[in-house]
Amino acid sequence: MTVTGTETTGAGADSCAGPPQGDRRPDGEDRYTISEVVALTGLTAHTLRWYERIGLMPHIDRSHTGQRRYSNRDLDWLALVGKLRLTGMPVADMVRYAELVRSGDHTYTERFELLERTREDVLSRIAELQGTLAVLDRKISFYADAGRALASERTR
Amino acid sequence: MTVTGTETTGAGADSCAGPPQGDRRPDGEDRYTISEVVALTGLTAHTLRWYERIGLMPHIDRSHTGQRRYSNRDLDWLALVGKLRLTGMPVADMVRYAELVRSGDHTYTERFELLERTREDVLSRIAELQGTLAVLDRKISFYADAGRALASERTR
DNA sequence: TAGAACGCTGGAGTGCACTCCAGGCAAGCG
DNA sequence: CGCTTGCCTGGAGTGCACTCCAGCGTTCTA
Repeated sequence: MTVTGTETTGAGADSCAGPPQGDRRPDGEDRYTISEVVALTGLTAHTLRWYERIGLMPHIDRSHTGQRRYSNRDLDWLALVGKLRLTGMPVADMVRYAELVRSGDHTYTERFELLERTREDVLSRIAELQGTLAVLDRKISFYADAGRALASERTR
Repeated sequence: MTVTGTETTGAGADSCAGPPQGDRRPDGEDRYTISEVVALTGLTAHTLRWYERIGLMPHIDRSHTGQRRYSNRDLDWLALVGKLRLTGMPVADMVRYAELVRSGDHTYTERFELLERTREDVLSRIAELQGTLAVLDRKISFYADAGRALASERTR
């Protein structure tokens, strides 16, 4: 089974969250400290450690003194998590997804379904927002008209 | 200053949140109990009372025994609040807007600006969601391909 | 080799947006 | 007349997603 370049099988099958952003180092030298990841992702160190505690991250590699060393793959995962967070997906659901990824290839179907559901959610959120936008535009043009009317009243 | 039919001046200038939804009664007989409003809006009675406490609602009319009686105008306002809530606008900002509405016509400019900012927020949320959608679609098609590959592997 | 800077942990605290509770009126019904 | 139903209040509680703290070890720089 050969599908794409980086996305083959196993735990690595879930790292394609978009173009590589920020100042990444090439694979092999990718052992970022927590503060580097903070700079790269915008998350706080607290949040990164918390994500790990709740099982939203795979187990992060450690230095010989026990400090976290994040890899490019970890950054990819964080980028995906960031995207999913934007959709409003609850953290618990992301943890569920993370568990599926950890469990191996036989969870592909379930992951697929979870992502499909999320996709539907996103579509309806977009529709909602566009409905709201229509309301806002209506009110905004009302206030714009009112402002013009007030102005012409003053110059009259 | 004459702008539109219902949207003229004063406290009533902020009730245009879309088509009239649900089983409204005509103006004049619009004295809904809290449970009717619950049915009409999907909010809980707790939330409705809480909205009032924090100043997100105008003062609601009461029956002779002190029970709330909501008007069509109140429902309009709730519909707008619902829309704004969908945008992710914090409740505190909605309270601010409600205060502006209560303060009278001289706050038109400020209301306009607030709505404009909200509009921009909504636009960027939509853009964010569309970015996320792209990522989801990429991953979904990956899993779809993987599923097909696994299937053909089994039948091979 | 001192001191600042960075990182670690478990657990407690925060802010938001509700959500619920206890105790008590008031109206309608058999 | 009692009972159920609906609504009232102030205040306490909940769930989520962080966010911070105390107390300690390690690493880097002067």
